[in-house]
Amino acid sequence: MARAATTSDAFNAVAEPWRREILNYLVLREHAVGEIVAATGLEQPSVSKHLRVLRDVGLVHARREGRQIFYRTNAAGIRPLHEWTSTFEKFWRHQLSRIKERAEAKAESEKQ
Amino acid sequence: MARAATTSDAFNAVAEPWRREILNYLVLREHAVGEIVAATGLEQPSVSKHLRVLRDVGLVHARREGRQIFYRTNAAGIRPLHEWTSTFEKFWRHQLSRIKERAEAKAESEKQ
DNA sequence: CTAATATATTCCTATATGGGAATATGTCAA
DNA sequence: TTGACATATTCCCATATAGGAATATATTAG
Repeated sequence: MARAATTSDAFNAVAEPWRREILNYLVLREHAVGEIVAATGLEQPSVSKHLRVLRDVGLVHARREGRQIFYRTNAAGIRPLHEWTSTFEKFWRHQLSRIKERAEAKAESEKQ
Repeated sequence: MARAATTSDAFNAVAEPWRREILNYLVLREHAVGEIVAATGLEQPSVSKHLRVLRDVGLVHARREGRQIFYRTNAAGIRPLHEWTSTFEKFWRHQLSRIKERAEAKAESEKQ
């Protein structure tokens, strides 16, 4: 079997660095595809394809206005990722405090 | 060009559901490969391959003890993901509060 | 209707899987 | 050393890209 489709869920969709960049760009306010093309320097078809993936997993919303289509990030779609990573937060805090403790103990022992 | 390698960074590595499952399992305490195999129901070679990917991006640490190799999650490796998702938090909060406001306004207008 | 503008889709291709099967490597026990 | 146990790696293959080029679709201006 091959890797899971990028359209299968948000985790796969944001594995692509440009898609994260696009989400960052579209979270402050909506932008037309042409603006995204200009901002990223990617080819227009590439941008459209990335937007398609993001839309399929619900990470962006689209709105047509005349010839332009405006996209904006659907921040709520990022929430599952945030929540999953949050479950690890207490562990890295714990690791950091242990490292700090060791450093302090070392400094103390080297004092005299 | 093909998709980015799963070993290119943590974002790609955790795109695979079983790898997230394994990270969850290994965060509380270290486990030998055989235990991971039993816990997940995956084939041993599959588990080894997933562990290899996780190790290449620094998401797990390994320690050999006799014939067994114990793995544990390196929670700090999840931190970049957590921080990236955190930048969206205020936006989904904002979205939610707007939805709530609308709901309340609607309820108010339907009162009489 | 026709041309121009803005996006999306299709086609093609090199590449990176991820699972299964088979095999290799490393470590310990006798 | 030899065999058993625990893991890792290799090989094969179906699949899903992601980028580039070409083309299709949608909408507006004239």
